[in-house]
This record gives sequence, structure tokens and C-alpha cells, in this order.
Amino acid sequence: MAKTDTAEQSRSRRERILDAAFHTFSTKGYRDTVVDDIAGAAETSKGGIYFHFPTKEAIFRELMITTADKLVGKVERAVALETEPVARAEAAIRAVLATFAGHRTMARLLFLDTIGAGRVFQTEVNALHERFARLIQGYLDEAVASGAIPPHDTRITSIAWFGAINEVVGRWLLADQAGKLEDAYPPLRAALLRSAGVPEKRVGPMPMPQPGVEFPETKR
Amino acid sequence: MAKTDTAEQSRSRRERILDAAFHTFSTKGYRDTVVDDIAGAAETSKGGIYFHFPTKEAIFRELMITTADKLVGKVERAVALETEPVARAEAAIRAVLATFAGHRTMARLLFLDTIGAGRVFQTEVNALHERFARLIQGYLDEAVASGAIPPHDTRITSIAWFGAINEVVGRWLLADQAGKLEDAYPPLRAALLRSAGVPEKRVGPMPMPQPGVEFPETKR
Amino acid sequence: MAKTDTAEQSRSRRERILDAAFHTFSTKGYRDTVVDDIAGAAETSKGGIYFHFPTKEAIFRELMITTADKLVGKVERAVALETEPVARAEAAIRAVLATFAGHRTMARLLFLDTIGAGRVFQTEVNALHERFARLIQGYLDEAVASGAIPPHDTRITSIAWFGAINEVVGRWLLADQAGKLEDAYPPLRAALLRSAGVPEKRVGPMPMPQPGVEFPETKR
Amino acid sequence: MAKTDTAEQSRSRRERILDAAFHTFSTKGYRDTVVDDIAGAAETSKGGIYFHFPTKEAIFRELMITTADKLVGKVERAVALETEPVARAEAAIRAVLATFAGHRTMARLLFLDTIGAGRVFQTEVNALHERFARLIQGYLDEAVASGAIPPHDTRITSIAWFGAINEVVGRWLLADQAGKLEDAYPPLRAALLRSAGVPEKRVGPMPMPQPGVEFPETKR
DNA sequence: AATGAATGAGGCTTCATTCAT
DNA sequence: GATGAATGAAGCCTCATTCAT
Repeated sequence: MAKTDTAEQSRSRRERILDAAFHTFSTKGYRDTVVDDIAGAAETSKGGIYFHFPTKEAIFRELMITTADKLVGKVERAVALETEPVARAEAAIRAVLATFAGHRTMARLLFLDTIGAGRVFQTEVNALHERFARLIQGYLDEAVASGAIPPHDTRITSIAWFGAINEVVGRWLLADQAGKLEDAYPPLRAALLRSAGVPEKRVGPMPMPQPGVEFPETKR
Repeated sequence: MAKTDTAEQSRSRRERILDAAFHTFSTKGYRDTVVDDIAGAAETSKGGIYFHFPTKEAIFRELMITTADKLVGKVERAVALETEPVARAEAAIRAVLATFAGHRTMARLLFLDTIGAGRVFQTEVNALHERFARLIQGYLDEAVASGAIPPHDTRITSIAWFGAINEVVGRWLLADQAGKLEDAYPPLRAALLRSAGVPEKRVGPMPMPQPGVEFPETKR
Repeated sequence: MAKTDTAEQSRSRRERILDAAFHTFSTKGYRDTVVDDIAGAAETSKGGIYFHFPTKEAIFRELMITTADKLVGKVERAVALETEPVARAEAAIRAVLATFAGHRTMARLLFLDTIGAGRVFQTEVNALHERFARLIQGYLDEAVASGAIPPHDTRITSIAWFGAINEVVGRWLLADQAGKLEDAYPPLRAALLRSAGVPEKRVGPMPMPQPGVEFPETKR
Repeated sequence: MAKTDTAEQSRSRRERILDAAFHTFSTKGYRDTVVDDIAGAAETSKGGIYFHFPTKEAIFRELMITTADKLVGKVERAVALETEPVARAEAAIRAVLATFAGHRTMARLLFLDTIGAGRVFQTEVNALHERFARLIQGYLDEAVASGAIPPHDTRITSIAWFGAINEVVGRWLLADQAGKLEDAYPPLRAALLRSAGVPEKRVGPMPMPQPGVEFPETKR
């Protein structure tokens, strides 16, 4: 006699709201997303949403955090597979690019709209950036410790790395008919490793721009 | 002399509005800035603003463009003083950092709120980023041509440079009691030059992090 | 019984808004009616109105249509009671006059403010007029078919009829202290029937103006 | 040495404003006409307008009156050419139709937008209608006095006449690709004369609808 | 838990009119 | 007389949040 109660409702309404919000925020941005949009996408009512979450802001906040968690998780798992310091750094870069390539919306949510949410989230976004920068810095410090790269101001380098990756992903997102994000990996990897002082022979030959690989201009 | 009086007045009022908007946008962000805020800051009436500008959006747009123009101008002037390719690139980096250090609000307007304005400006912002990336790429290509750095995918490198600089400035902006932005120059410069393949001996010794130099954590 | 409660409530609120709008539009005209006026009269909030209707315009539009429907309904019911062609036409005229006499505000809404709404409604109003003209033309054609009146250009005649009735009602509406609208029936009836070619003896004696019957001059 | 001072400026600025206003009001309607529109069309400045007229309303008012004057003048001149009572009435009808046919904008101003101006002009419009009704009534009374038509309530008949003519013109104005307004004359004339009791043999044969003569449906 | 109606504080923009030059 | 910049009172609509059922 049990209706579709279980499966359908188990991944509770809350989850469904989160999914819907994720999708909507990624598509229309925080400010342009109306609570009703989320309700509609989640097949709930506005009231239903406010039962599970105190404010629209809270939904966004939670989404940002869990999404970041997922990304960090992926990176950490990828890094764990490697032992050699530089290889670990490479794995991190590759993981980020691969993840975003596979989840364009995730990238949108985390990197594009982020500030768009308004002053309210400045802090949140800052924390997010800091978190990633520290993650990177951890790997760099490791590499320094192991002697793979010379000691230097890894704080700034990690910020630079994050900014560089961020921007490359961002351009790719905004490009009208972007090529494959993975194609950006070789040159980006080379630039980043080199910037951290990885020896030339470990970096390998300078990758040349491959025809058609560069992102097309944004049209509109 | 008497003739241009009115025109002068008008231009000055327009300027005053622009200034006020610049300040308000930088402080509160685009969405959180109300037209009345601008009017108040410009000591005009709301209607007065709408005489000079068609929409709130138009004000922001104009501000973004002229501000970017100023920055580009500064960079180009700084670069023009140098002849040696790598030195020119260094000058560019230094100019950006110095300009922002001196005009915190300018940085805020251009780099922080930018996307915050909402989907509407996505295009604008993208164009802005692209513009700077191209500026950088120009210098890199020059350096490649002169043999100062090896040929490689300067498109990605320039994007990475822009992202790195952008992020460093952003962290500094958001830091509660930031140190001097100029202190970030040595390590950033080293990282960037290296990433583009500038020979070690030209880059110089790895700058170590100086105590107290790193940006303090964001508090709030 | 408990189920329809909410739906009932909603419908009733919607109705209340419609009533309030009807009254306000009739009194102050479309442009001079502020949404807050309607909200006030409906004892709701502005937002409440916008929950039930997308725009101020939509309210007006719906009002025009349903009001016209009511009027048409009355006319058709009155006509249905008669079988003889000319008698049917007479019934139609009488029904319109009687309806408006009983619902001054209805008249106001339909005939006066109508165009006042601005270019936006030109189409709507035109359709309204056309609808009534066609209604009339139907009766005239019937009469022609039955041989009660000679064949002629019933299209123009019906437009003329509508215009004539419209104007008589309009004058009555605008007259400061109008007499009874019904008093205008005998002469108007005579004029209209005659204009369509109804034989003299069927029309009857020319009704003379009755003292005090004519509409007083508009004062203000 | 005299510039184009005389001719150009003689038909003073005031006149030019009036012309411009006439055109704009006719085209966009009173409410949708902005004072700047008039200024632009008159090649003056907003201030210039307010030198010559106290308010926007005053311009419209003056325009309505002078336009009505012109129309009345035409009618009266046309009527004066005839001596036989019924012929005079016919001349009046023909004059109105011909005038409007030749000056579509004049018709627009007087008959369409009229009420659209809002409650403010209700009085004005009423007076306008009354004026024309009286004009007609004068001719009808004349005809009664001369025995050309039987005595009856000429007040209502004249109102009906005006309404009928008004509506016919109105439909023609609103029709997307109206035929010639003059084509409506024969049937309209017949209907009106008959409505006033003009003997059949004087009215002549019932005009049949001519193919293609009727106004096309309004499309949009 | 859920629904969906209701609220009301703004937000952006328009525009007739005024006024200094 | 003319100009055009400035004013400010509204106006329509949006939307996060609350609340009765």
C-alpha cells in the first residue's frame, strides 16, 4: 500500500530544494533568482522552502559551502594518489580543471556569481578563496619541505595560483562556445609550476598554443 | 568666457554625479547602491541624475570604462619608460599594483563589484578582463619576439597573469587591515616572470616572505 | 466543505479587488486611479493586488470584458423574449438604456473612460465598439430578412445606432443632475427605428419633447 | 541685412508651438505626449513653451477650441450655401465627413483622444459635444419650422446624429486600412435624414452596401 | 509539514513645472 | 524672450518574508 513515499521523499524535500536552488542560482545568479523560482524547480511551495531554510541567503550559503567541500574533496583524493611533491601539485591543478569541466554549473556557482550576490557575501566569498589558497599553499609548502622547489613566499604564490586558475576557468565559462577546458591544462600547468620554481627539466618543454585550442572570443 | 559658463556648470555637475556614484558603488556595491544615495552624495536630486544619465546602469557602465581607461593609461605610460622587454613587463605589474594601492576605491569598483552587478554586466566585465589580458599578452608577445622569453602559449599565460594579479589585489582589498599592497610586488613579480619563462638569473633570488608582510586574515 | 475554504477565500478576495477597481476606475478614470486606491478600496495591500493580477492594465482589461459581457447578456435575454423583428430591436435599445440607468458606474467604465486609458487600450475599445455594433447589426439583418425593414447597408446603420445610443448615454452621464435616462427612450427609439427604415405606422407618433425631460445643462 | 527674421518668426513661435502640439497630441495622445516632444517638434525649448503657455493642459485646451472652431466654420459655410432645410442638413453632414476625411489628424485630436486626456477634460469634451449637438439641433429646428420635417424632440435627435457621425468617423480612424470616409456618406445620410422624419421620397432609395466600401476590420 | 495568499518596504524611472543665466 | 538644467512628487511593480489554514 506504500505509495512512492520512500524513494521519492527520502532524498528529502530539503535536498530537492538544495538541488533546485543550485541549478537556479547557477543559471540566473543570486539576485536574479526569485524564491519562487526555487520553489518551482523544487516542486514545492514558497512556504515549504521557508520551513527548511530561514532565508534565501542561507540556502546560498549552504550551497557554497557544500559545493566547495565537494571540490576540495575531489582535489584531496586526486592528490592522495600521488607521492612525489610536484606530481601532487599537478594532480591538484588537473583535478580542479577536470571537475569544473565536468560541472559547468558548479563552476558558475562558485566562481562567477559569488560576488554578484552583493556585499552580503563578500565575507563568505573571501573565506572561500582563502580556503582554496591555503589548500594550494599546503601543497607548495610540502614541495618546499621536500626540496622539490626552492623556499619562497608560498603565500603569494598560492594566491597567484588560485587567481590564475580561477581566471582561466572564468574565461572558459564566459566564452560563448568554449573549447575544452582540459586543453588549457598543459600551458597553465607549465606556467604555474614554473612560477613556483619547479626546475625547467621537471616542467618539460614549453607547450605551444595549439591551433583551435585557445578559447574563442566571447561574442555577445 | 561668459558663454561656456552654463556648459561648464553642466559638465561639472555631471562630473560630480560620476564622482559620487564612483564612491558609492565602490563602497556599497552596485545593487546595494540606491539612486538616492548617489543623488545625496552628489548633492543633487534624483531627477538631476536622470537628466545626465538615462539609467543607473549607464552610470555604472561609464564608470567602469573610464576607470579602466585610467588604469590602462597608467600602465602604458609606465611601460613606455622602459625598453628592455622584461623590464616593460615588470613595469606593467608594478604600475597596476601601485595604482590600486593608491586608489583602493578604484580597485573596489573594478575588481570586486564587477560581477556583483548581476547578469546584466557579465558581458561588460568579461570585456574588461579580456582587455587587460590582451594588454598583458601584448607585452609577453613582445618579449617572445625579442627572445627574452621562450615562445609559448602567451594567451593562457596572460590570462593567468591577470588572474593572479587580480586575486592578489582582491585579497588585499578584502583583508581587514591589509599591509601595504606594494609588499606583494617582489614575490608576485618573481612568480609571474618565472611563469612566463624568464631566465632564473634575470628573475633574481627567490624573495622570501617577510615577517608581517603577508596579508592579515580577514576578520569579519 | 472545509477544502474549498481557501480557494473560496482567494476567489472572494479577487472579486473584492475587481469590485474595488471597478468602482475606482469608474470614478476617477484609469490614469487617475492609482494602484493604491484600488488596494485601499479593496482593503488589501498593493502586493495583494499584484498577487491576483499581473498589472494594473490587466485589471482594467478584465473589467471591460466582463462588464461588456454582462451588458450583452442582458440585451440578449431581453431580445429573446420578443419574436417580432422590430420588437426585438426595440427590446435591445430598451435593455441598454435600462441597464445603464440602473448602473451608472457601469456606463462610466464602459463608455467614458474607455479611451481615456490611453493608446494602450485603443484596440480593446475598438473591439468593444465593434462587438456591440455587430450585435445590433445581427438584429437589423434579421429584420431585413423577415421583411420588416427594407434591405440596406446595415453595417453603417448599426454603427450609427451604437454611436447614437452611446452619445445619449454619455450626455446623461456627464449631465450634472441628469433626469431619468429612460425618458430618452421614446424619442431615441423613434429616431433609430426610423433610421433603419421601419414604416411610419409601426414607429408610431413622433414623440414630443416633454418639459423637464431633456437633460439639464452640465454645470461644471 | 535682415536675416530670415520676418517670415520665419512672424508666424510667431507661439503658432509653431501650437502646430507642433497639435501634431504630437494627435499622434501620441495627450497623456503620452511629453512637453519635450512638443518642444522638439516646435524646435524650441521646454522653457520656451512655458513662456507662451502656462501649462500643458492649456495648450491642449486651446487646441481643442480652435480646432472645433475651424470645423464649425467649415460646416457653417457649407450650410450657408444651401437654402432648402433638408439640403442644409445634408450639407452639414457632408462637410463634417469631408473635413475629417481631409484632416485625419484633426479627427484624431477632437474625437479620439479627447477623453483620453483624463478626468480633467471631461468638462471640455462635454462642452465640445454639446456645441456640435446644438449646431445640429439648430438646423433640425429650422427644418421643423419650415415644415420639412415633423416637429419632435430635436434635442435627442441631434444628440443621436452627433453620436452617429462621431462613431462612424471613429471607426474609420481606428480601422487599419480604412476605405474612403466619403463612402460612408450615402448610407449615413439616409439613416440620419430618415431618423429625423424626412419623407421617404426626399431621402431617396435605400443605398445598398457597396462591396469593398465597408470599413475593413481592425487588424491589430 | 506544506500551501499559497498577503504584506509592505522600497526600487527605478518619468515628467510637469520652475528657475538661474 | 529663450534655454536647458534641476527639482521632487508620484507611479508601477518586485520580492523576501510572514501567516492563517
